[in-house]
Amino acid sequence: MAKVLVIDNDINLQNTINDSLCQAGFETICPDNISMIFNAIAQHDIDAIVLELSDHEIDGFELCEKIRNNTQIPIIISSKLTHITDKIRAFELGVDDYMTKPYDNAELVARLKALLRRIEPRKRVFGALNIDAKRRTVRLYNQDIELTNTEFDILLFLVDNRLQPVSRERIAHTINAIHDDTGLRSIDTHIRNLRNKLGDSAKTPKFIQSVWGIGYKFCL
Amino acid sequence: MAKVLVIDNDINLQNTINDSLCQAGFETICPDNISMIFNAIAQHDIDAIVLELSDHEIDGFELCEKIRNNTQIPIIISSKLTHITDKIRAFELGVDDYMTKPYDNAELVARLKALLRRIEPRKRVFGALNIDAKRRTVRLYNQDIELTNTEFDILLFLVDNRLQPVSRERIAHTINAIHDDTGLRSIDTHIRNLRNKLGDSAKTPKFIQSVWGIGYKFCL
DNA sequence: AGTTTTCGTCATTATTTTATCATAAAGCCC
DNA sequence: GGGCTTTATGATAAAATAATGACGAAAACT
Repeated sequence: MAKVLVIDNDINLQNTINDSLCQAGFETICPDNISMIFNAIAQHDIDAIVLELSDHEIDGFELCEKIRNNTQIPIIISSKLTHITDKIRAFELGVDDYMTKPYDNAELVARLKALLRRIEPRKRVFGALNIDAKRRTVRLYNQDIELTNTEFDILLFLVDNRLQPVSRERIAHTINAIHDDTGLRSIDTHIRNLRNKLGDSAKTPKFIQSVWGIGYKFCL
Repeated sequence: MAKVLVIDNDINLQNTINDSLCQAGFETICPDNISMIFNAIAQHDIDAIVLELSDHEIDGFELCEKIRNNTQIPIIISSKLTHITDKIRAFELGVDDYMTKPYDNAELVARLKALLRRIEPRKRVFGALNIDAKRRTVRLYNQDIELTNTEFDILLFLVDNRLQPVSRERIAHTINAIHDDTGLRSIDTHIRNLRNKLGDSAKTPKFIQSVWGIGYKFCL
């Protein structure tokens, strides 16, 4: 599911928002202080930001502008400022939505979903393993893993047939239209490389299990 | 400017919305009756829909669902129904935004703009790189960069599919309707020229990354 | 028509990825 | 356990792809 960065000065409110989002299936990241925001953005693969626009401490509008200058991540403002000029100002800074406090958290969730369905790519998540088919990226424990093309294709194929053993023939077929029977052993090599990169092992497999006499299966 | 379809039972309200949108530079289309809606959608190239959700006459939710079943055009709901369940229901039907009456028309305009720039942004900003799709200009560190037409098209295409690897075939297709398989290597040359002008390099890419076996991707 | 700019092709080199082979290890069946 | 088959693994060769430099054709501009 999508990762949401929640920024709110009010720790209580931050917690309730956090709870609502988690309950709705979002993964949340709540930086302790403002200075950590850009750290969080750089480290995690944030899908959306819920930003409280408070008029105290550092200026929310300024922060908003700063974020927008560096990234295109969708932003939903949560603010007690109800005046139309504040809203307009925020929208002009590049914000995507603006909610005035108090609001029902269910509405926040609904708006977040509406926003994300406009842009979110398809993702496959298995615990610490995170596969983005569109971007062709793989993350394990929040760290990018570089796969070659065929490695990625094989992994995706295994994942999409998870728990089912797939033969080398079928694997070969998905990665390379026509293929002689000879050379199926190269699949072994790809699996080996995949396992290495995923920190997996043949003996005690976490992700890819050998199925004797058949091929391999994704076991998560 | 964008074309907006305005649907409101209240003829007076429809007119004021209409005026506000026109004043903001939008082109509006106001069908006389509900039955004309799908005609209008089919005929014009609608960019967004402002839909009044009234509980009289034909059911607004149903209409909303019907529209969504036929198109992905952004929808902003304008409704006097303030209850959270109504909002949630609308969002679940695929609506993009929901405004409760009464509201300031300026806010409607702002939200409409925010929605449209999310779908089809005119300006793309990635740190020091600044692309204006309409004016076809590129600025890097506040300095204009002269790109050829195809260079610009390729850059824009990469940017609009940012983080996703795009094949040479697809790149060739966007810049040059029909193209044989032969000659895909010319894409390499354009990428090289682009990189040169952007101060980028193949080995340590800041903007355009080679994706082995596929093509290229914009990596920001 | 002449000049400049842009575009596509080719050949070469460098790099990455994929396949093969030999051998060791593990699994299955009797 | 013994014989057989299948995998795992390491090393290495082969193949595929990308980067780069140079050049000529095509188009745009003057």
